[in-house]
Amino acid sequence: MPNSYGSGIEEKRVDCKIGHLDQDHQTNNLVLKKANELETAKAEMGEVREENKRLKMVLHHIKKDYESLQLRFFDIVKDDQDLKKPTDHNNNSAHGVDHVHHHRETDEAELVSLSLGRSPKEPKSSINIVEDTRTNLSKIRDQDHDHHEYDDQDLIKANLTLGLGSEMQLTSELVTDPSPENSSELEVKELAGAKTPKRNNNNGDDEVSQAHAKRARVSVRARCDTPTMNDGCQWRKYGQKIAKGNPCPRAYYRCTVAASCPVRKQVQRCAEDMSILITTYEGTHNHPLPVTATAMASTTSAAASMLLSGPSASHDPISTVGFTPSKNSSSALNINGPHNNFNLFDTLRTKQFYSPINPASPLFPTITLDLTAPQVSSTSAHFNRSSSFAPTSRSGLSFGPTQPNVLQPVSGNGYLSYGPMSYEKAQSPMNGSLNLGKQAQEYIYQRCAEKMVNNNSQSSSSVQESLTETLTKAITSDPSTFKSVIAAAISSMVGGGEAHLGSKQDGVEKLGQRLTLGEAATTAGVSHNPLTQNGQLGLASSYFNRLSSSNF
DNA sequence: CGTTTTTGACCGGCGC
DNA sequence: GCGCCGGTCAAAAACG
Repeated sequence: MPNSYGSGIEEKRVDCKIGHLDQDHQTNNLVLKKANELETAKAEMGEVREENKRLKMVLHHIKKDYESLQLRFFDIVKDDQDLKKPTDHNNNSAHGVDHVHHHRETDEAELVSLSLGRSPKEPKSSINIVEDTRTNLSKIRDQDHDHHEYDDQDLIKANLTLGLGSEMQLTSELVTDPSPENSSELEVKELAGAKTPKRNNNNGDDEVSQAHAKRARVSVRARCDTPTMNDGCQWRKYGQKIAKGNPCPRAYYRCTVAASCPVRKQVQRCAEDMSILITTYEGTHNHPLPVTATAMASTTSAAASMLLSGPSASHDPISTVGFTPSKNSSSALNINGPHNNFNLFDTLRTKQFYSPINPASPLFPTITLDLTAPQVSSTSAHFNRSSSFAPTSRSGLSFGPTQPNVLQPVSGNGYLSYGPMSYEKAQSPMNGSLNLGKQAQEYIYQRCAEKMVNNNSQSSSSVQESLTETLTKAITSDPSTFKSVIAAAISSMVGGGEAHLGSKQDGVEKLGQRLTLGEAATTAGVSHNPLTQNGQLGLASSYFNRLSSSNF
């Protein structure tokens, strides 16, 4: 009995021990599990910290760029005002008071949104801008570095209002009639009635030019094997035609993301090089864009803005720029961008590019983004026409003349050129080209999506890096850097351009002017300067303005 | 069956 | 006025 009792106790003890062992085992497992979780959490926190650091760095860079931009802008405004004072009288006598006054007003309006990115509908004198700029700068300087980062961000946000929504508004303002009663319906009408230049004749040349300017098109040349390049948008084909001078049919698409979207595009292969696909965009999306479509939309929008901000000497206070186009005028603004940094420059030696075969109607101002460019200069060794895309793509941005018959299809080394300044009687066609580099847009804009879906780096398309993507990324991810570039351009126009200004040729406005940035700026042969020509900031400022007020 | 593409017809601008 | 041309429409076909 006792044995049995005792054995019973023993059993209980054993059971108890076993129970304890089990419990210990479980506890150990739990502890291990917790430890693992802790490790994971720690690792995650580390990653987050790293990312936070990176973001802080990026923010810091943005802030720095923003500061330099403000400083430059301040200088420009100051110089501009200095310039205006002595030239006022001359302008009045030469062109009439009203005209000058108009330009002055619109100029200042430009300056407002340019510098601070506030709504163009809130006009402010440039003097106030200077004050604001000073205030903001002093704010920045007075604050402790670590503490003012977020303030800077707010500041940047408040002053530059960057983002796509605004961009759409921007382009909408540019492309459509700014009158309050104007609606998207009207825009559709306008687009549908593309063949009505004659109706505008009744309203005079200005009206015509305005109408034309509103119908700016952005043409994208890219190497692409597929019938159309994937730009992220949904398109529906509604027609196809054989256009004269090109055996390849031209296809007509309209945006189907929204039923009422007026945006259309034409797709045609280049007659000279069938591997090149020319896509011409027209109109402004009146709906939110898919993420994958924003890149192209941003890029084309910027290009269109630049185009429209140039020669459109309309009375539209929003789109009017002080740049007065002249015959044979040209300028070049070259931007190179290794990776996502917009370290522009150097492509100065590149020649302006004008696509001799532009599918777009000559009636409308067209700017061409050339993504087919093989790399030519020594600094562009990363680019190989036939090879996969190097991430260190470079691009150029040049503003050039529009003498299609004169221009050589340099087949760009990747630069963006703006140029149609053949501006005769406001009815002359305006053509420009925006050469950003090379490669098929499809690869470019698919790349992001493919990165997410397919990380296989062997995939040919995923390997390819697009310059446009770079550009777009630069604009969208680091607008202030891009703006710094523009600011530098303006600086060179105001400063460097002034220095070279002596080369005005016999009143004939021979604008071999090239506006270049960075190292290139030093070698830029500026023979004429729109700024000094009109005492206005002109093209660059306008473009910059729009960039500033855009929500990239 | 709904959506997209194809394709010939149609329209308006422009030049002769 | 006529023909050419670019752009659009819309019915039919093709596609998923």
